[in-house]
Amino acid sequence: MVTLAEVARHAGVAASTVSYVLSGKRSISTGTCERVRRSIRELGYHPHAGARALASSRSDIIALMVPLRTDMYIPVMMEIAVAVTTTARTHGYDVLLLTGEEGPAAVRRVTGSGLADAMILMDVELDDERLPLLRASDSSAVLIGLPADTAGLSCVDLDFGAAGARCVEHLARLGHRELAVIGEAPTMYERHAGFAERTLDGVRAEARELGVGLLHRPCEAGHAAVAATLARIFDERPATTGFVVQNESAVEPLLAVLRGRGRAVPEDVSVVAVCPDQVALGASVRLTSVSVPAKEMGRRAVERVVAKVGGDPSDDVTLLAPELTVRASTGPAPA
Amino acid sequence: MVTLAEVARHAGVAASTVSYVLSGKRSISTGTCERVRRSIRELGYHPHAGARALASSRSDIIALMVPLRTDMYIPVMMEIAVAVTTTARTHGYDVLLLTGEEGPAAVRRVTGSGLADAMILMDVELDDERLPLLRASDSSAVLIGLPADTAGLSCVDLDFGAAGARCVEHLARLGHRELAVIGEAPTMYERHAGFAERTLDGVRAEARELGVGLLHRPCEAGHAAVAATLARIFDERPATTGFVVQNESAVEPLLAVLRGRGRAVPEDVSVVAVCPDQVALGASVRLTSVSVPAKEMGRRAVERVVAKVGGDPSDDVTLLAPELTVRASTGPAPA
DNA sequence: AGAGTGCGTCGAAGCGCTTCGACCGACCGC
DNA sequence: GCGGTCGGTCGAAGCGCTTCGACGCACTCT
Repeated sequence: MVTLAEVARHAGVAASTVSYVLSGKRSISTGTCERVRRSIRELGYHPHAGARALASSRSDIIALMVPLRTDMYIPVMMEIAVAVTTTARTHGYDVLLLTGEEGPAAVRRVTGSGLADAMILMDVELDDERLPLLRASDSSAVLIGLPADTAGLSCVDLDFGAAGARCVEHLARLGHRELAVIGEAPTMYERHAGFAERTLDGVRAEARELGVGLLHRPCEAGHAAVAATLARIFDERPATTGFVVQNESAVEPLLAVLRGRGRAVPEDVSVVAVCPDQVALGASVRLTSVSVPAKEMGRRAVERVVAKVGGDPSDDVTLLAPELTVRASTGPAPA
Repeated sequence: MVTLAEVARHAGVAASTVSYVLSGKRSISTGTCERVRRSIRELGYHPHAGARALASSRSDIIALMVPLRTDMYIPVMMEIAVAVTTTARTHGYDVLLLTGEEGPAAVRRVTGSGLADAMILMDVELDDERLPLLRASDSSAVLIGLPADTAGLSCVDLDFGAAGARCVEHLARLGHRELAVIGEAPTMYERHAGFAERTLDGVRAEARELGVGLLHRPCEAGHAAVAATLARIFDERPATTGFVVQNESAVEPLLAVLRGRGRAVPEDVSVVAVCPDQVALGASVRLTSVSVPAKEMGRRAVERVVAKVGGDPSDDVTLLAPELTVRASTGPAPA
């Protein structure tokens, strides 16, 4: 392994000089700088991460805690994780992957050991048990998601409430008077995953506001579950013509089941979903949707967390405005 | 921050003794051991990761390089990543997440800086540009996937060739004489992603062996692409009654399109896929499938890599045997 | 001309941990 | 009862880096 000292000897300068060339924390003459850089290149020098962390008390690592549940829509998680990783790299950070499994213990371990300079937490529940720890420790953290109490925390998320409202508004404008929400799996609500409830709240408020009927039914993933849910909905409210799909993995089954029941989309019924664009575009009917801006969320989270590590102490909640894109799955309500 | 020295003082022993209690590398009397452990607990001590890495030349971190392309089926990647992370934790390792974006530079950076003790690479291409580096460096690495030349490398993968063969065998046994493969996206083959070609090779060899007709068509994700591909297949070979689906995201669209064309599954045509069980079970027809054992692959990769860090120098290729589960999407060929 | 001011560089002191050799009793066998 | 052995503990020497204070030099200002 090549060390700083070897580079210094090779370049004929002191070790500290090499360090300053690398960090730029003191001015170095262009001549010396050149010489040092050449030595670094020729020797193939890479600073030792541990030594650097020890001396500077910074690891240049951000910990990312992802859920390991399977009842969530995985691609969104993956997309966020990748966005976090690539954005972090552009800021000189690497990303340590943690699963939710360890829970609060992981938070303690990582902050306690100086393994990471900061944390980004995904899949935050309304009353998440990791939050007290984050508030107590002075380590930087950003949540992707929105807990019940955001005091002392920084959060980034899609404004799911507004997203739900936009869906209802869009359908209502098209003349639909009876709407149904194909919801998340029941476990999702039980866990108090904030986004599910917030979407629903937005949907309900807007429906009340606009005076349209609304039925909400939680729904597991899979064709069979969707078929059963849909049957119940049409039993209770035969006049339903507009659907808001909250559970991304229910999208394609829903379209299939509707087709099977002889309901044409968008002629007989309209469907609007809260889902990633990829899902909306890949569906058998190109879906009108509010997209979940996974990349943007990952990027924002990293930028916030980097700012915090850099000394910005502010806590804030960044709610991304939803964007509804009209595609082929929504149309005027049948007469 | 609590340090080793403080723990030592609190427990009334030397710092080295605390270290030995923690590592177990020398025997310590039970009395001392107890006292030290209590001090650790009371003070809330966590060893500083950087200092530990510096002194021991081990970071207890495994780097995991995931692809950041979008033409692959993401859930499998995520599942592997999560399995790697949780398995790594049981061995005392954390996982550093790298995206393929940086390519070989990331390999150099990580091995050069001692950031990680070992690497696990996913999405390995047949002639991957990172391989020479891995062979050259003496750092431990395990590939998930199979490059063209495995000399000097450790690999873990599903035996996709055998998987393809199993699919064909299953269909042929049921009497199907004309089969079609709904393949991966064309870019996948262009990139020489090994698994796509290996599956195909297995399929072709078995079809030849058993004397059944075979047509292979690459296929993008999405309903429209699948519909077009299927149309071409039935044009060329109207007698086709068996489908092997290689591209997981084509599963549901395929079923929908077949339904749309009035072909019942499994009465008229049979469908067998190489996909995760989750997909097979969630589909509108429960699919006969060869499962992609993502968890198992992640677990094996970690175990290999941990063995290598522990000094086991052997290189080997672990090919997991495919398992075909018969479900509701395959049946006897129509008469 | 002498004091003051930067700039560029150096040396040394750690950062918190692991690990090696040494030391000290206690206990063994003969 | 004495050398030998061994379990248990300690002290010190780093690991490779950052960072602080100091130093020397070439300037500028008065």
